Amino acid sequence: MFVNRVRRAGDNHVPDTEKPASAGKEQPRRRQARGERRIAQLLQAAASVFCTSGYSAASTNAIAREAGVSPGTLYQFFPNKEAIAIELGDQLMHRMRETYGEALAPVDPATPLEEAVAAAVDRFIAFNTEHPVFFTLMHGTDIPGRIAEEHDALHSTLVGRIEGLLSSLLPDTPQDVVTRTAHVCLGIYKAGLELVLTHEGAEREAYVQEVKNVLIRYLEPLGGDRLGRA
Amino acid sequence: MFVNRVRRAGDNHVPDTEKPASAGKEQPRRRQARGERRIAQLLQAAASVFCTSGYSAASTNAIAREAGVSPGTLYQFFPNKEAIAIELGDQLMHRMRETYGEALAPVDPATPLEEAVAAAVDRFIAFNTEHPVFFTLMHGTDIPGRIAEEHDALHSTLVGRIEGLLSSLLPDTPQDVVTRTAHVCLGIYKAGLELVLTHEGAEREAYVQEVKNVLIRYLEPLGGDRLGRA
DNA sequence: CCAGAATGCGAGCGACCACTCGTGTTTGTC
DNA sequence: GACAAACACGAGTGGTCGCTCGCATTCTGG
Repeated sequence: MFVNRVRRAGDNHVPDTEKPASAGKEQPRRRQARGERRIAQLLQAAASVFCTSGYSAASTNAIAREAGVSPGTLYQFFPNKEAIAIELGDQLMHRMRETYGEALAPVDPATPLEEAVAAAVDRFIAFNTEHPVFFTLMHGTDIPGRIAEEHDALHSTLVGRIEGLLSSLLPDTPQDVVTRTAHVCLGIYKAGLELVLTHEGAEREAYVQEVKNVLIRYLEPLGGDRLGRA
Repeated sequence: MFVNRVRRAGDNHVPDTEKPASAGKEQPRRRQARGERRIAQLLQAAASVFCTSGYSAASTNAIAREAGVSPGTLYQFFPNKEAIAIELGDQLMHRMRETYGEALAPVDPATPLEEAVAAAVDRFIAFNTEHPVFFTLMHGTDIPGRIAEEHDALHSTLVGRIEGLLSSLLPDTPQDVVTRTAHVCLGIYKAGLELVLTHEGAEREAYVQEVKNVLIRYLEPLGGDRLGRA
């Protein structure tokens, strides 16, 4: 016989205005302000522990301890360990969408290649340095299937955006070449991100510049003279 | 009270001519042909299981089952799970040294950049497609410390080799720039390797070519006209 | 102020897994 | 053939970790 507990962890935002309609299952569970605070605490603690240990090596007890609560309290708000990573991933994905929306959306063919690349790289790297967990969750080989799906979805979205950007810069190019080029660009960025994150200060800045150089030099010869060479 | 078992797993090659000298601890344990065969079997099984599950998710029982032996038999030849990965890593490292010795050693400044890059990339990619475990062991975030050390050692060695190659091509370049460039090159290669391994056939070949393109276009502008432009 | 819900606790349960041990079988040696 | 050593087995052990349960405490609506 199962308990009817928890089951509602991904509910921050939409805090009020419960929907009492629909089929009679999964009844609300009103959340108090204290609970919302606990959830934020737990997610922050989880982020910290995931960063240092990786997902599967991180124990739920360690997360609870880091958050200063008991294991039981953790499971008051999350049905299982995976749900913590899911919620963390969802929140990051949400903020990510805000960021890369600005970073890649404006496919203005007037802007020169160097500026476009520099702006996109800067934004993405800023996001990853602000949220180190993101890198851990997206690059861990031991992550639960659901997060891997989110990663794949993000990856596909990014490739799609880059494809759009590329095909507006290189109009007469076969689709498969555009797709491949987009994948290569994203791969270059990921490799560069790793290098950037393992360095500090001036050295880090130098690597950021190198990533931009690699991308620009890779893309420049493709467009003939259509890519504004400033 | 400890058992005096096993403790000798990394001993293939040097099969005969035991050294009965030295301090009286760790007595030999002569290995029969059957045992050598089992070790090979187990390593192959471990490679297979590591590839599909990753290191920490792979259970020793699963490895034994894959090899068609009992868990006890596995521990007849390896003191623990980590030792299996170590031995596997050592063997791969050995073959790797043979490969990259040929791939990066000849720092002949006469060969044009494109050829040097193409040769190195081809060899390394061939090695990784022949030994998929290598990629798993070197990129897993959940690997034991000892393998991580081996990975770091290999990484440093490779960076050193690339530095040598670069500074012979770009003589009047500050050392820190050379080092950074070498790291970037290796990063590009690794990212490319991942792309290559996730594709098959003609698509794979196309990605191989792209990796070469990225490296060449990245390095070409650095050397002024010293880099032979064919 | 007082039910009832939400929150909080922490010992403990069950499952899994690396690893062991007692015992039986094969192989090499004299 | 006899003895020892290497090999093989697989049920079992200890420890870890995700997760639970009964109960105490705090909040909220009426």
